[in-house]
Amino acid sequence: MLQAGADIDTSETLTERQQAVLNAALRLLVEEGDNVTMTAVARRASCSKETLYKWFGDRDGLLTATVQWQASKVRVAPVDRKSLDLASLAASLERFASDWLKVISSDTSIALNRVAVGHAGSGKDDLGAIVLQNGRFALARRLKPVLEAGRQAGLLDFEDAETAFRTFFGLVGRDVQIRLLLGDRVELTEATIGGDARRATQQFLALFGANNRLKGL
Amino acid sequence: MLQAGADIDTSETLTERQQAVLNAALRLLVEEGDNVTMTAVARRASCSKETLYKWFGDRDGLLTATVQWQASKVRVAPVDRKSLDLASLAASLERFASDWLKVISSDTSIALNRVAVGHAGSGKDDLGAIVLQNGRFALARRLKPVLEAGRQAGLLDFEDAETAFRTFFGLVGRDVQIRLLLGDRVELTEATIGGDARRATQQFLALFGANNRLKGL
DNA sequence: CTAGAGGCGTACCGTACGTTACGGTTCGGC
DNA sequence: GCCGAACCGTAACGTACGGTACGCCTCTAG
Repeated sequence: MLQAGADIDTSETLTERQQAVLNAALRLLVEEGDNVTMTAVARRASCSKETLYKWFGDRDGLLTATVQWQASKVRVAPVDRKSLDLASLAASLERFASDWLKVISSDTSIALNRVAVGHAGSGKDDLGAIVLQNGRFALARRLKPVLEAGRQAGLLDFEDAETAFRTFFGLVGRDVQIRLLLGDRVELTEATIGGDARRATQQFLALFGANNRLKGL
Repeated sequence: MLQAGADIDTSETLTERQQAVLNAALRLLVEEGDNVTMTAVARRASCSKETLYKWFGDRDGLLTATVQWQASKVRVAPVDRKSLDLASLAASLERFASDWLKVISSDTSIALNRVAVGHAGSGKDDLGAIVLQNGRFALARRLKPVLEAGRQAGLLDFEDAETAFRTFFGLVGRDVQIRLLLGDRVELTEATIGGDARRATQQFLALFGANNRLKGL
């Protein structure tokens, strides 16, 4: 399993200038992929390489800080306290699905996941763990309470919240993320995302909604 | 969309020795990730670098050949002609799910997807397209006839085979592939794979089986 | 038996890039 | 106005690695 605490909030310890540098590094990462050079970051951020090394140690440190910096920015608003009826539950789920699809199809997410996947092979840093914590696991942490509330209210029926979440995750994401990461051009307009979110939600409710005959899966 | 014909069969044009070299490169790729060096491949394969360059052009050529070589090996047996009852349809789907989970959780698949994802950013080669063609799209090509047959036999009900396939894909894969690619240790024993395959199949049948009330999704 | 092709091992070259060092500049505190 | 710290820009260093050249061996054809 992954190290806990990989998603500590770093926005406090970073000065304004450092955040600007990390934003520059992030933009460069999106444009160039993992072959960003320290020189390029320094030039883009209008800072010296010496400063980069003083602040972030080495290249891996800079990359890690950049990923954590972006991760700290996508901290999404917790779901509104549940009003416990089917319509609002469906709306919540749909919202989660839509937000999630928007995130994974964004340029920055794709770029970050690409470098994290690339680094996951040779375990020098923990970019994979960081991305996972702030992506898939953060989503689970935010969604599970909603699922549990739905169960409490008798709207959902499942054994294990984790399993239910993973099914929802699969219904929403399907092949989108891997195709995007592998460079396939998936057309994801606002409209298709909305449609996919609704479809995934309805399918999930069909599988896990209370009072239907689909039990024991 | 992706280039067609990215999955041409290369096993004819390769000599025994070349295949051995590619196998060595593949093993090294699994062990070391994308930072395999030409020297390392040459040493592992007991051949000279000059030979590598003569045969494969450059490093990208070697990588591409390696990925295609592995891809050509996983060409799976086409499904047996469908005997058109629900049990055999379910068995087929379960088999597909199980095979697919075994593939994506294998060391070689993870390694290959990692380098392909890494290379997808800076579009020098088409590793992403190759992996996609021999992975996700090959699966679709093999599974869709089964789905269509199920529909013909009145066992399945869906509008679009592509959409149905993608849902099945999501139900089977869920978060497994991205977690593995990002370095998470997902425990995937023979038993859990079997269970997941059965669960995914039942869920899919619940959503797309004929004669149930879940229409219009 | 010889010639030549194919291939192994290794040394070598050029370059890109991570990392370090250094001189010049800005700026807050005295 | 002066000092030191922080920082910018750039030059320099070391290394790793892609790519090439070359000497030697082996094996097959004639």
